[in-house]
Amino acid sequence: MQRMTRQRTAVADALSTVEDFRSAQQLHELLRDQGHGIGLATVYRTLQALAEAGVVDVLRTADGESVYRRCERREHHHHLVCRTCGATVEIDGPAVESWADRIAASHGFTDITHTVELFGTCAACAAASGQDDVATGG
Amino acid sequence: MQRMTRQRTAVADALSTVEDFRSAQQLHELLRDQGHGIGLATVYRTLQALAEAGVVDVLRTADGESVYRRCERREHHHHLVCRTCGATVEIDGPAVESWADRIAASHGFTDITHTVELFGTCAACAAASGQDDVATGG
DNA sequence: GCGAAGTTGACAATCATTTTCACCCCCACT
DNA sequence: AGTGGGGGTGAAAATGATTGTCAACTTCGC
Ligand SMILES: [Zn+2]
Ligand SMILES: [Zn+2]
Ligand SMILES: [Zn+2]
Ligand SMILES: [Zn+2]
Repeated sequence: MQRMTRQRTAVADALSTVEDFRSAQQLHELLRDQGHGIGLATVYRTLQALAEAGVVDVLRTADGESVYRRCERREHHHHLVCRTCGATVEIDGPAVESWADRIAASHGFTDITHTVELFGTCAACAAASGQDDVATGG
Repeated sequence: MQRMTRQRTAVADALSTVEDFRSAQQLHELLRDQGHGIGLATVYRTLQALAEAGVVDVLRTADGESVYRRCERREHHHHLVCRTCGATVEIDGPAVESWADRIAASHGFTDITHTVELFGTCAACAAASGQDDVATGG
């Protein structure tokens, strides 16, 4: 039986107030800063449970760290993530879904799942970086 | 300057004889079995170098382990990987490439990269699993 | 309020990968 | 063929995210 505890509420709340993908450690630090006494292991366990329940999305950063985000949609979707600031856009790709299934089936594969994530530099970060270049140059 | 050493040759050779994605540790064990004395750290370093040179492809398994494969094509492509036996098919997705760029651009993102990998059960493994079911059932 | 059962958290353990660093050996040059 | 210097090697230690441990602690149905 799942019980509602102070810690679980805190993690859920923290996820609601954050827009971007965050690691367990970042969330732990955030919660500590907010004055919640909470153990790191508990943050990990809670995030894992939320991920299994499909309440939060998980993805691995380039350096292998797991990051979590409470997305608007509960249904299957993908993400466009800013490599610099973590800004995230939820994206749909019906064409990709059917393409994946079709390709896999044509090779005799079944029970298909897919990973599709886009990474880039958001407009804000590109502008900031452009500023830096100018500043550096002059 | 890159030097050609016994160890680097051995790793390259091992990759050529293997069809599927393999982890650094698996390759290290394979090399040891073949009688090559080679350190694990060297295997890691060599695979990393090969990956940076674009000679081998890398992807992360569900549990976060990096696996490497010498693919036929040097150009950009994706993979369809059997979750059970690791059998791999190189796949092309021109539609996906343009879709990714279009979506990202429409959100003001630049400098786009994408991760697209398909996982499933290959025909052979599906058949084997079906056999198991029959065997278990009778 | 009680108590069984789920939860917590400090700390140890895991485990892939990286770093260290003293020794090794490849190779351009002679 | 010999040599030197600088890249390469590997055993062992370090790293760092994540997981396991387990005694103490809450939660919640009664
Ligand atoms: Zn950004
Ligand atoms: Zn999809
Ligand atoms: Zn298979
Ligand atoms: Zn692509």
